[in-house]
Amino acid sequence: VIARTPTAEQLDERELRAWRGLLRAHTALVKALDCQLVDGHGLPLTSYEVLMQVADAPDGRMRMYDIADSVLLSRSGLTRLVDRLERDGLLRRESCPSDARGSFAVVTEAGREKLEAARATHLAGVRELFLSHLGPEEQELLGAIWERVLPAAGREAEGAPACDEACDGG
Amino acid sequence: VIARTPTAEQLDERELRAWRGLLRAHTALVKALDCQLVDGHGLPLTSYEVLMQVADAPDGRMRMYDIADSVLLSRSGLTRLVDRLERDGLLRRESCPSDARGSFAVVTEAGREKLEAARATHLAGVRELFLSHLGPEEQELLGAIWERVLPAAGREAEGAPACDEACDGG
DNA sequence: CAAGATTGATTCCTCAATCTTG
DNA sequence: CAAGATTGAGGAATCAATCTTG
Repeated sequence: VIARTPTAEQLDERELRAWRGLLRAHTALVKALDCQLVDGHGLPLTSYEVLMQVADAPDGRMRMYDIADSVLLSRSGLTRLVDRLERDGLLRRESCPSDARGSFAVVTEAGREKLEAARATHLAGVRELFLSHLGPEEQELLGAIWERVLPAAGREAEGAPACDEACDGG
Repeated sequence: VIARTPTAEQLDERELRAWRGLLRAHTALVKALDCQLVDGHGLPLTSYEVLMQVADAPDGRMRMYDIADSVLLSRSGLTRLVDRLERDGLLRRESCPSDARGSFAVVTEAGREKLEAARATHLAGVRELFLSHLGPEEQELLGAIWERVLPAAGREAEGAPACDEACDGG
């Protein structure tokens, strides 16, 4: 499908800076933003993202399945995370009247307050550490790039429970 | 403390696509590339990166400290990882003659062979899933962006053992 | 004491299996 | 049986504490 990519045995300087830079920048950004939230509000970044998704959804509620999808976490991973948020009183589970298999997570009043405070910190952090270093056109271009990359990478990543391919390595 | 960044209460569409796109693309890319290496060679991505760093270093050896730094892993995390690689016979530890505190990791013959095979898979993967979706100027620009972002994020992230800031939350 | 490296305890995440309902 | 969600078992990463050497 790719038009005969070059088969050099190494990435050249330019490729390397684009690729390894992505890895390093992502790690540094996530670590820094997580620290800000934990220090300031006792709320890790992943928990923040779940809380925000739920709180911003209509009626402050979402099905577990939909949250997991929007947050880039496995279903079981989300279950544990919501366990923690429920234990902290920020979220509450409710069963679904129309389909008893489904389960809702609903934001609590405490959850909304915590989110309100954390959101200010997080927005400032994302802007200071990331967005402020980009011009408007660069933001635009980045967004376009991710939309090109994501389908290919996502397709490959979702291939199968434990990937796909012909396992030779054993 | 922030230079008065815009205080909108939400990220706008453009900011959101640049930021959340980064998170999603990174996750998908790393997952897909890890799968390829595990399936094809029984070698997780992080292990691959360590093996590559060591094998490409002069004499095929590096100090633990330098590896950890170049691989974006904590010192203890690297110790465990090298434990695994040593158990698999891909790396070997050697003590440092000039400074007995230091420890070297040295690539073995099996390690070189494994790397050789895995490198082809990984390069093809990075090109297919990421680089092939970028034009040369876009690669250039991305590299430049990471070099702007990394210092700020890295500085913030390295602040202290458990971050910094005034802990109010807990 | 400072630096390099490791270990112990803990956390969080994932897969595979299970339970419940449609 | 298929879908939504949870549970058990296990892997891998981190911090804090420790050990050894300069």
